[in-house]
Amino acid sequence: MSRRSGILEFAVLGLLRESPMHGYELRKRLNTSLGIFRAFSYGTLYPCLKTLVANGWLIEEPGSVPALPPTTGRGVAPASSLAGRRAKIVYRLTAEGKEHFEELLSHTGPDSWEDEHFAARFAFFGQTEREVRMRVLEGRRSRLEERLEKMRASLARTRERLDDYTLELQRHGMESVEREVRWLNELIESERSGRDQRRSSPESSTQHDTSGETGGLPRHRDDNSRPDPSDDTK
Amino acid sequence: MSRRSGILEFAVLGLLRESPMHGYELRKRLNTSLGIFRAFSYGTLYPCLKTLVANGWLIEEPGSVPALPPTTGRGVAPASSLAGRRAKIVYRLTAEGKEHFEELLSHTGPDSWEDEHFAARFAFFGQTEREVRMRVLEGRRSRLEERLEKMRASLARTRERLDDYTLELQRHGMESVEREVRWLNELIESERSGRDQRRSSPESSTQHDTSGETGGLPRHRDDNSRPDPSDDTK
DNA sequence: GTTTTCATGTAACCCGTTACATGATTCA
DNA sequence: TGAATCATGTAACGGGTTACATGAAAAC
Repeated sequence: MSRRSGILEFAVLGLLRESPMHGYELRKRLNTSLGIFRAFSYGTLYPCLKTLVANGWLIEEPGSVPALPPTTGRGVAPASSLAGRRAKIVYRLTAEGKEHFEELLSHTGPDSWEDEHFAARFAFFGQTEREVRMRVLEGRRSRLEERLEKMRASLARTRERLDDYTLELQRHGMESVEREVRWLNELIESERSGRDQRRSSPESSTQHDTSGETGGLPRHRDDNSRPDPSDDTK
Repeated sequence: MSRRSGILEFAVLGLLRESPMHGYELRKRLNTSLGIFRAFSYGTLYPCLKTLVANGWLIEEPGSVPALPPTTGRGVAPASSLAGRRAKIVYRLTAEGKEHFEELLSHTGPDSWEDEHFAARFAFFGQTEREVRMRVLEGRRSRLEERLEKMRASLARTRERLDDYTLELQRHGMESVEREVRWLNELIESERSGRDQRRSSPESSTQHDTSGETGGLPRHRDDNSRPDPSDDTK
């Protein structure tokens, strides 16, 4: 069954659930569309796709193929074949794949609170049931509070022995964590007061709105927009 | 020579520069004392120490040896441990090790701006020359600004197609980066105006807490300084 | 018609963890 | 005396990157 590590598998299934895509595009979405996601390399992505296919969660479909009869039954063109033409491979979620993703969506474990895992979960909150969303948010929060505890303790223990820079680094680190806790508090609050709004399909999803001062997702400010051709990481 | 990757090697040398230690203690310092440092496992640390020894940067010394009936002195009080902790192998920086560390300290490359690398560099700013500190801070800042550019662009491109949660995730991510940029601005500013203060001794200089509202540690009701049995990560 | 970008893949390696094995010392 | 903690190590594996190899389509 291959324990292909959660995050990538999860994100791939989640993205393909929205619409079929080929690997190259998938990777770009991984980098940009989702919030925190680091750039997975092709060396990671393609093998992963293969595994998911092997598990029956995805199927490969020919994308735009040129003409000429594909004499062989698809899959991988044999190396020795002349004119081995390779086209885009579009990956589509199977029924089993969809089912599997739903399962992943509704399951929460201690992993779900860790940084990257959490970001991935959050990115798919749109398809997540509210109850699960709450569990994840609260799990994350107590994870962070735990972390804060330790930082505070360690800081108290060692304060005098540290130079200004180390101290400042720790201070800044703690402040960041505290900020995220406050963010989570807002989110949890607005989950509590908002109404259900489960399973937002591509259509308008902007409506788990006000029910208090922080109703809906807390409104924040906007920013400028420019075309800007840059995209890849680094 | 073995290209043992920067971070751990750097941190170990840096910590041992301050005082000799054995592996176990070293690991704890790695987890707690330094700001951001994730917990390296022994499986990483010990082999690394071996390599550093092989490179001639460290030497192994016997810690306080099993106490022969401790009626008499044998007054080797182990370095920097409270009470009479005893250790098996104490690692001490050699002259070459020290030299090597200084070299690492003064060298900056594009790696130095990345998250973990940066944190490690910052943690040893106390021993870093001011010029280098500036380079690192500014490098980090422009790295983050680059990142912001991309986030903004990607956000502008895809705004409508994303659901509220994804949007919120991106917003929060950007805000965090922006915050760090402001932090760096403050630090750079105070580097500019402060006087040299290389090799910081206990005296307080460089009070970079001129930041008005957020200055210094937010006075949380801290110091529940229980002895605290828990220490390991996770 | 050449360069760029899109697109897919693989093999070698790197950094680090997990799980295990071992033993000494402190404390109840 | 036995449990908890301190202390050191290693083999197997995991998840990911880099560098490479290939080829088609689009842009110039």
